[in-house]
Amino acid sequence: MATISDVAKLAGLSVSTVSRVINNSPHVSPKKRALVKGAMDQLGYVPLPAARQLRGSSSKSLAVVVPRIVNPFFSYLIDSIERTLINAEFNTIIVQTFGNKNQELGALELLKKQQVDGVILCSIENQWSVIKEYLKYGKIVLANEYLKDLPIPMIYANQYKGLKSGTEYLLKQGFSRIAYATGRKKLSIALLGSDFDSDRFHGFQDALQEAKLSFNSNWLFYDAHTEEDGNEILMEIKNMTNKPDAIIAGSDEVAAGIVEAARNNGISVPSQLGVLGIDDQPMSSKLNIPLSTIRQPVNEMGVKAAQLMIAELNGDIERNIKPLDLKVISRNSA
Amino acid sequence: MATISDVAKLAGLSVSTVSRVINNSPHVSPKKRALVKGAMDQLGYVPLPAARQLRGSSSKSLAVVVPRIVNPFFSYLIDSIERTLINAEFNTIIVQTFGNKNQELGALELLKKQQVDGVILCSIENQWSVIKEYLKYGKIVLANEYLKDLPIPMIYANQYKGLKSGTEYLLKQGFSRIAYATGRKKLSIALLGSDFDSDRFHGFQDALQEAKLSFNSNWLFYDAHTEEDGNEILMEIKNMTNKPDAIIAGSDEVAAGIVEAARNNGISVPSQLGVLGIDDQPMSSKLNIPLSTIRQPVNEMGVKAAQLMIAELNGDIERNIKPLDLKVISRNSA
DNA sequence: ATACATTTTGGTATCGATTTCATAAAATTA
DNA sequence: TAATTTTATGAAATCGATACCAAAATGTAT
Repeated sequence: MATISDVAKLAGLSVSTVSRVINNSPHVSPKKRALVKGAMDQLGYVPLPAARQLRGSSSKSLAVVVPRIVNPFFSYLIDSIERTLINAEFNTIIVQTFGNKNQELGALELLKKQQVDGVILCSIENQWSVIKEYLKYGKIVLANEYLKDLPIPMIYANQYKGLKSGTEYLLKQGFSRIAYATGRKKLSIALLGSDFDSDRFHGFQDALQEAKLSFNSNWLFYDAHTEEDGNEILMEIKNMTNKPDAIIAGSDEVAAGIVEAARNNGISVPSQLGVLGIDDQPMSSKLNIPLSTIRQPVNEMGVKAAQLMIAELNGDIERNIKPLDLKVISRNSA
Repeated sequence: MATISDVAKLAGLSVSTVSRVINNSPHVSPKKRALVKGAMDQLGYVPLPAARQLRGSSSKSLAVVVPRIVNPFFSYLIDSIERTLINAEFNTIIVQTFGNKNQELGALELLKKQQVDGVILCSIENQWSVIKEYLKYGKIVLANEYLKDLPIPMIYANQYKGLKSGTEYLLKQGFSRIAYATGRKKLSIALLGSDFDSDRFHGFQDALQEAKLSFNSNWLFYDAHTEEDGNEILMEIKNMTNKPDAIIAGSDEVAAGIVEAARNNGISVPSQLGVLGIDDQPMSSKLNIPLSTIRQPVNEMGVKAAQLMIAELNGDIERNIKPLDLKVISRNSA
């Protein structure tokens, strides 16, 4: 590998001059500049980032942390983040946590190790108290997730409003006995204050309340993530004596699982069971029964997350970030 | 940020000793070792990779290059590669090319810049002649793609056999006028020798030939990647006087687009047009008309690609890598 | 022509780690 | 006990780049 001194030697100049050319600083005569460029080309020279970094230059890289990229919600989110960052000449380092706390910490350690200038968290595995320690070392932006009163930029969709509209949509369609499936574990929903999924749940509850309907807590399903979880939920419903007539699933995947199992069990959707998804994934419109769903503003969220990070790195602290709106998409499942 | 000398100072020892503890080399007394560890903890010290790298240590990182992660085929491929690499304690750096030659070059430049020890290419945008120059700087493994006579490990599925079986499947179902859609651009398929997609095409042709059927070159569609491309293909077919009775699409996405457009145009699948996809993406089984398709061994391919790379880095050159088999999945579209 | 300012260039300390070499201390052997 | 080997520790060179400072070259004003 050619180094800066190789280039200097070949050009018959000092490393200082070569460095000036690399960083196109002024005070280099056109003649020498050409000489250096020639030598660089001839040797296929590229400055070693490790060496530059050691001298304190920024990495021009950002980490984007997601649970898994095979989840289309996250792959599309990354897609829009990365496209935005490319324009600002930042590299994107995608970190999958696979739901593992330590993987997330690993991403944050990148800040300490100066591998990245900032981290965009699209999900949170660790406690804020441990995450906040890393603010010493770089910028952190929250996308998609939302925790109260944090001193960092957050961009998220208004889940409360989204779920309220979604519920109202179901009510308008004539459903009144509405079940609710969440990705949360059983305990947390009661305990947590105003966070991501309880926002959703409150929107749901408030819509019911305004319609003077009560919620049957037997119709609350926890820890639902996959299609298989959706299958199981349908089986539970099937075995109930007091059945709901519709369900809001925590994601389109779960919704798809519910619809699929319904078909296999001779339960007709939406006439016997309305199913409303959340996300609006690409496949949702092409299912056997196209899914009615609450669309997340994935693209806008990605773009905004990237912009917030860039602003943050430039020292422009943006306050009052408006939450984005979800949108009810009416198709055939509810 | 704490440095090695901060640790040394706090522990009352030299940086050499601290370095020995970090790299747990021998000849450090248990007493001092404990002292150093204590100081490291107290300061939250992490060695700076840039500095270590400058001294020639490996990055323990590998790049995986794909066109886009929103394509499920690639996100699942990455998923299995990364899971395998994690076990070998390698970091995975995902590089999206977005079909851009320069982005691919950027990934290869990572080798030169010693940011990664190797690159797993899951698609090829540049000529081999330019790629091979980077072999000087690190290892390159080809996954999914296949070029003849390259001096690097390649793992791919036997597209020839897969398409032959797929075509035979269609023939057995009673189709005989079979169209073919490829992702290739118009020119290349004629020119290129035995590469990825012409392998597919040859498998298709040979199956036809063995059945004593000829191929109508009007039924060859180029440059098909997206669902929209699939829509357009159907419109073209609809306007033909001499229509095919089935089509093999280059991917499930294209197939889904064809099926969708068929429904919108009152063409019934499979009775009027059989549609056979390639890939078997997660959504394929859940479409309105579940897709018959040729499944790619994505997971095995990812695992094997990662293993090949690890072997390569260890200096174990693996020859005679067996191509993996595709498998025809019979559902409702053909 | 002289003095002074400005542009161009080179020498070298520095970033944070590793590693070689020298030296000191401890352990082993004769 | 002396000689020798082994173990433990530190000093300093080094990796490849940047940046400060000094020196040389050039330009401008008097």
